[in-house]
This record gives sequence, C-alpha cells and structure tokens, in this order.
Amino acid sequence: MGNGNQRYTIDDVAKLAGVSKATVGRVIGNYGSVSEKTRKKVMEAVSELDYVPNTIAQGLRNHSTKTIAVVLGSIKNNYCNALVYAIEKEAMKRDYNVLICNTHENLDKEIKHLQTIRSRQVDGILLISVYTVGKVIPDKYRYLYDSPDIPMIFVDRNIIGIKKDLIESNNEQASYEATKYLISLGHRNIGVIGTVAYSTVQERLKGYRRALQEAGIPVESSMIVDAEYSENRAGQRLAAKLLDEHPETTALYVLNNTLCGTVLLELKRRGLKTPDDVSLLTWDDDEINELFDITTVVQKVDEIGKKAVNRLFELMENPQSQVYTQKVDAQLVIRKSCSVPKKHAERK
Amino acid sequence: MGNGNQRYTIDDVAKLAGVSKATVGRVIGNYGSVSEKTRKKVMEAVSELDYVPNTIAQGLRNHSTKTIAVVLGSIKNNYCNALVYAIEKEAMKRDYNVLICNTHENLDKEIKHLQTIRSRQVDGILLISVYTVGKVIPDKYRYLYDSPDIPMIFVDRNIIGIKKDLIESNNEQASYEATKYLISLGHRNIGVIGTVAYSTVQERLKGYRRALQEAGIPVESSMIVDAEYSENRAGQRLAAKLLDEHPETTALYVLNNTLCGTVLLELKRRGLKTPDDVSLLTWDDDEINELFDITTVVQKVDEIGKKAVNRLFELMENPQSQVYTQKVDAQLVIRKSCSVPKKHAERK
DNA sequence: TATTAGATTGAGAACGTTCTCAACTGATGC
DNA sequence: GCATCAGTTGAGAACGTTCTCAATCTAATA
Repeated sequence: MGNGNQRYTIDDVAKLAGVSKATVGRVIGNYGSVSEKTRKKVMEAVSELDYVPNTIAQGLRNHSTKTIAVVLGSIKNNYCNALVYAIEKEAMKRDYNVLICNTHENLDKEIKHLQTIRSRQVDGILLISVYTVGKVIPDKYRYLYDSPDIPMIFVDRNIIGIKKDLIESNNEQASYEATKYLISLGHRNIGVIGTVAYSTVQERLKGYRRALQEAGIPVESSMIVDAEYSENRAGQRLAAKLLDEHPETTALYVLNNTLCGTVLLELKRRGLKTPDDVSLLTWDDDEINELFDITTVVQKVDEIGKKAVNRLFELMENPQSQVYTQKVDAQLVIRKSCSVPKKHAERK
Repeated sequence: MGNGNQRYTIDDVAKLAGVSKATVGRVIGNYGSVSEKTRKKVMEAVSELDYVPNTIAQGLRNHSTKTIAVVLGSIKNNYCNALVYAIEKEAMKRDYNVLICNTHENLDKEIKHLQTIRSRQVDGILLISVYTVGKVIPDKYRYLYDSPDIPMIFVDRNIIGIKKDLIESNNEQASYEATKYLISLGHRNIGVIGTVAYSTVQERLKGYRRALQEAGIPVESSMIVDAEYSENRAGQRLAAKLLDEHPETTALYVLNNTLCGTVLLELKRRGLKTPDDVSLLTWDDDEINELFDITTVVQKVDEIGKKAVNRLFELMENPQSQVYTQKVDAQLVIRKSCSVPKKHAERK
C-alpha cells in the first residue's frame, strides 16, 4: 500500500498491474486505446501506489515544465504582490506553477534571473522590467529580451525598442481624467510627485499635461518632481520641496503608490489636512488610501494579471502570434481627499 | 555565434570542441581531470554557443530541482510577502528558485498544492499551514505532512501532532512583554482582538494571560474576541463589539496585523483618538503603523526567512537531523499609540 | 476454415544531463 | 624492450517519462 513515502515510477505501476509502461502511459495519459479490463488493472495499481507522474521527467520529455516565471521588482510592493496573486490563481487553473524572481529594481539581478529561468526551461515569462526609459540593454544580453524561444510578456512596464506584448493600465487616459477632476474642482497649481523614469509614470505625465493644456493652464515643469526608486522616504522629501518652493500648490498628485505614505507623513508633520489645506490624489489602491479616504486612481490588478496569463498561454500555443498591447482601464475612485481649493474658494 | 536563440545541448558543445560529452561534462562540472589544452577548447565552445546546461535534465539525473516551494495563505499578506522576499533572497544565494503557492487559507488548496509540488520534485518545502488548532488532517493526506522524503519546515504556524521543524517568533514572551507594558501604563481593561485559531495567536494569548495573572488582574474571557480569517472588516466589527460591551476598555491589543486597519477605521468612526481616548497596540509592522505611530510588536521577518532557508538546507543535506523549534525574538517598538489611560489618570 | 480489419499491447528510442567504467596515451623504471 | 603507472579520454547507462512502431490478438467476414 502506497503511503506517499516512496516515490513510485511508471515501471512500478506497470509491474504491479502486469502490463508494460506503454500501457500505463496510455491509461494515465488518456490516449490510444486500452481494453476496459486492462484500464481497470492499471487504475488499481495507480491508486494502490498513489502513483503521481514525475513532473521533471515529463518536462524533459515534453519540453514543457508547467511553470511560468514572474520577474518583478519586489514582492513586497503592493501592486506587485496583488498582481502575482492574480497570476498564480490563473496559472493554477491550468495546472501551472509560478516562480518568483525579485530584481530589487536592479538591472544585473534582472539579467541574472532571466538567464537562470531560461536554463530552467520555464514555459513563459511575465516581466515587470526595471529597464527604465533611457536605459539601454547591453547587446550581450539583448537576446534575453527579444529572443522568441521563450514566450515573454511585459506587464505594467514597457521597454522601448523591444517589440513584445504589453499589458498595462490605460495610464495616459486615466491620468488625464484624474487631472481633469482636480481642475474641475478649481485647482490650477497641481504639484506632481513620481518616479519619472518608469514608462507608466511617463504616460501618466502625458495625461496630466494634456488635461492642463486643454484647460489652458501652463505646465510648470518645476512642479513635477522626480523620485529615485531606491530613495527612502522620497515622498516626504519631494512633498516638502514642492510645498516650500511652490506655496501656491493647492493639490498634490502622486503618481506612484510607494511614495504616497511618506507624502502623508510630511502633510501630517506640517499639520496640513486633506482636503481642507491641500487636496491629494494618488495612484494604486491600498489599505492606507481607504483608511485616509484618499481619492485614488485604482488599477484593475486582477484583470491585468488575468489578461497577462491568458495572453501568455496564447503565445505559448502560437509563438508567431502578432505582438500587441492591451490596455486595461484604471478607475478614478473619488473619496474625500480632494475639494475646492481654499485659496481659490476665498478668492471667489 | 550563439545568441541564445537556440538552446544548445552538451552534444553541440562536444561536437564543436571535438571531444566527447563526457569531457565537456568534466570541464563544466569541474571534476575528474582534463588536460589544459582540451579544457580551453571546451571553454571556447561553451562561450561560442552561450551554452547553459538544461536544469530540467540535470534535475532528472541528479534528483534535485534547485527549487524550494513556499506554501502560504496569501502573498498579499504583508507578513507573508516580506517573508517570501527574505526567503527568495536567501535561496538565490544558493542558486535556488522559489515556487509560490497561495492556499487562500483553504485546506483543500493547501493539500492540492502540496501534492503538485511533490510531483514536481521540489527539494524542500516551507509551509505556513492553514491547519489551525483543532483541525485534523485526514489520514489520507497525512503523508503530505509527515513523510520524510521531502524536507519540510513549518514557518510561523505549527501543526499540533506533526513533528517537524518550526521557525517562529517568540510569540508568548513578546506578547507577555507587550501586555506588561500596557499594564505598566495603568491599563487593567485590555480588550484583545485576534484570530484565535492560529497557533501563533494562541501563544500570544498565553503571554497576555500570563502578564495579567502576574499583575493580579483577572482574565475576563469576554474581552478576548475572535475573528474568522475570511471575514471582511472583522477588525471593525470586533472593535465595535468590544467597545460597546465593555465600555471600561482602555486599551485594544490586536494580535493580527490584518485586523488592525479596520480597527482604526472603527476608532475613527467613533471619533476616538489614540492614545488619548484609547490605547492601541498591535502585532506586525506595516506602513500604516508607522504613519499612525502605532506601538507594535515587530517580528523579525528577515531573520525568520533566513533561518527557515538555512534550516531547510541543513535538512536537505541531512534528512535524519533531529527535529527542533527555533524561536526568533519579536520586539516591542514603542511609538505613540499607548499612554496612561484617561479614566485611570482622572481617577487618581 | 482461412482471411482480414481493427483493437490492443509491448519493446525501445528519445529528451539532456551525469558519471562509471574501461580503454587509451606517454613517460618512467627495470 | 617490456611492464607499470598516472593522466586523459570516450562509450554508454541511467534518471522517468512519452510515444512510435511493429507485433499480437480478437472477432467478423467470405
């Protein structure tokens, strides 16, 4: 009686059932034709031994490991882990497992990971790349990004110059609408805080500019302040900078969720309340946002994850498939951190 | 010139170098003896083709997949993703990759995952089990938990009745100290909110009781309220219950971080401020805790992750190794959410 | 009864690696 | 000149699966 303690092989099953391993293969693989009597014998042997095929051996033979890899900055990031959650859920439906690779937003680590997971023969890769706008991939490693032998899809972040499928939020449009919302409340001096190097943030900035221009408000570049990814409490420093250098600021528009927490800290330090003293609008939902009633552009992370996995499987089936970008609508969730600007209201 | 587009095999390298694959194996595996001349030829062929061994084939041959699996409730949980972060970092140092399995705190999914990762021949398993105190593992699946063929370690949560290594915080002691701290401030009516079914929470409750008893304060069982894992906003409901049924409550002690956010929400709803109206002490650090200046028992997640991986590798090398439990100190980080109770202060 | 189509079955190759074993090479000592 | 030895090398088995191909069996037909 098998209790899982030993790992049995297909040969053990064959011997116990008194057939060849080819026949066992037919029964468990459910192909070819097997007589009812034999099938039953085999099934009994299988459950007797608790036999489960060795996925590694299958992988070698089938050139498929039933594994997808997710390469991302850090699983500690809320957006990322929500994405991985959705991805893993979707992958499991197809009996796939998910390998996690943190790059710590570091180019070398991203490359290292991409190399390892290649040699591991993963069936597909979902990449939230650290390659930011302006950075160039060394020729030596370019194959990691553009070779077609392993299906790969970019999620959330694009790499300019590499033609791959991309799944992302409709950053430009959602940002345009968020900005328009602020403008509609009466804000004309909207300070922007974000990590500009990310392709997503660039898109969000485009939307911001479009909304301002449409409203006839000049875009003041010194009101857009840039954060480095690695900087600790960047949000705090930048909010301070913005509020010091531009006391006319009536609204803060934060383009990365990671920055928002310490922006709040700075507001608290200055005794500024939202929305009375300053309006606040940020990207990506979070428990904090709910608790603080912060108006937020919420990305549909579940949908992005689901779409990414679906597309990856399409690509695995048909690698020649035409490259394209899918945009998922992000939604402005209005809470209570934005209102008519005080100065504006007074002026009236 | 290899550009990674094709996957070359050891035979390709052998052919190019004009030697046998055995010799190539000797060179890249760095064993046996090879003449300098041959070694050079092989090295050249390797880099010419950008040859990287197929990990799957190695896995089949070596009975080692260079993979560990982490089975946990949900990667969206802050404690869990911080743990996975630490685990992955540590695993990478040893050229191991990490498979993520979310159980959604669901028994069936945990079993399903354990089965799959077994057939995948992972080299080791780190399990944050959903098996809570009182639940019994069906005999049929017991082998998934106690069979010695794959090294497995429990992290954070113990399963009573299964003898496995366990890495956890010193829950009882840290909780004892946290409670003592509240008592030292003058609190005698400390309401406790937690998901009692978890082994960790049970330990924390023990520490709480010990501190009360030591101070001669009777333990009022109706001041300990229990949350179900799956309940939405359980923290809010339970805080409300506690404050309604026990208006004498001067401090809330929250044993699970997941509950704390909505506890805050309820305090906000009632217009209660910490620490003036009520003191608040919680487990597990979080950006919220920092922002709200909440006094917190902080677990050393990095250390737990590191210890877990180290121990797992020990076990992989020596499966007979004696089972034992490692406790990692959790630390009380005092911020500003606890003070002398108002009523108490007034009474004086 | 002989023939044949179709159903059923097993032997064995292949996937890409590691590593044992045996064989070969030169050089040294007698 | 021959035996010995260390250093070097290659053939091929093994890991556990899938699946092709050919062989065997069954039953139905002429």
